[in-house]
Amino acid sequence: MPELPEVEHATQRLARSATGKQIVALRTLHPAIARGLSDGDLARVAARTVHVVERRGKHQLVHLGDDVVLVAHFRMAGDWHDGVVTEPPRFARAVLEFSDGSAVFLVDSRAFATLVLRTRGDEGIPALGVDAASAALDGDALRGALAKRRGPIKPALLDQAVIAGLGNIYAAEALWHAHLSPFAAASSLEAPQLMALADGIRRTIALAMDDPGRYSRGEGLARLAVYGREGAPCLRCGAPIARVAQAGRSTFFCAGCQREPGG
DNA sequence: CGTATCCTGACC
DNA sequence: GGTCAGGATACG
Repeated sequence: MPELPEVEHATQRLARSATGKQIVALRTLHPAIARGLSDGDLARVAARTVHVVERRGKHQLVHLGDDVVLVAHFRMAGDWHDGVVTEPPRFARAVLEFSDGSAVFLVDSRAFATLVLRTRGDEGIPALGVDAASAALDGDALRGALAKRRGPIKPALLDQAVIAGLGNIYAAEALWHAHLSPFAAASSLEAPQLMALADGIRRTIALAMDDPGRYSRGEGLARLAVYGREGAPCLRCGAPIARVAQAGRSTFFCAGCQREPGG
């Protein structure tokens, strides 16, 4: 399940399960996923070999040779499950069947995930900002990415053209780590806040990378600082965690210790 | 910027 | 039965 750390873990698992294997067939198991793949696409995948699996933001590229690329996006609830063709797991929406009898399923309870066949260099992925897991993400990179951005910082962090890989949970977590209000004007942040935010994003991503169960399940959410903790005491200052809507999404934050610059 | 939308589940 | 959900896009 899917923000950058979860997608990265899933990409690594797919790479381990699929790299070097010959594909017998790619099959769709749900109309929503079938919409992105024509019969010609499915035929073009058959008999190919999985060369390299790569993550780009929250997108995953499965390179199949001859510049053929299978592009996957999990959206809200997608994941890869290893298995055998004859026993599809619950919520299986597509399956890559390999010549050795193994299989990898795209599972997705919401059926929002996408799978399309593209050409290398024309993957159909919109422009992405600096990767949230990149060492290049520092205060300067954030300043450049946010300079022309109007409005509050929290929705800006969800824009993949600003930073690639953050989602609603870790954007809130990163702002908490940075002691920064989700309402702070994105373009108004100065060097200290930008550095704190870059550091908060790095720390949030690193924590999640080391703790794959963090994102989902009640137990995992219990390890988050603000997301899902409305009314509970802030782990830092004890003030109750608040919840508001921004750009149609829930934002959890601590009004006690997450400040606006100058505030 | 905000809202609706894709589809299906979990939870109240 | 209603509400809400980790994403992303189209549109007003």
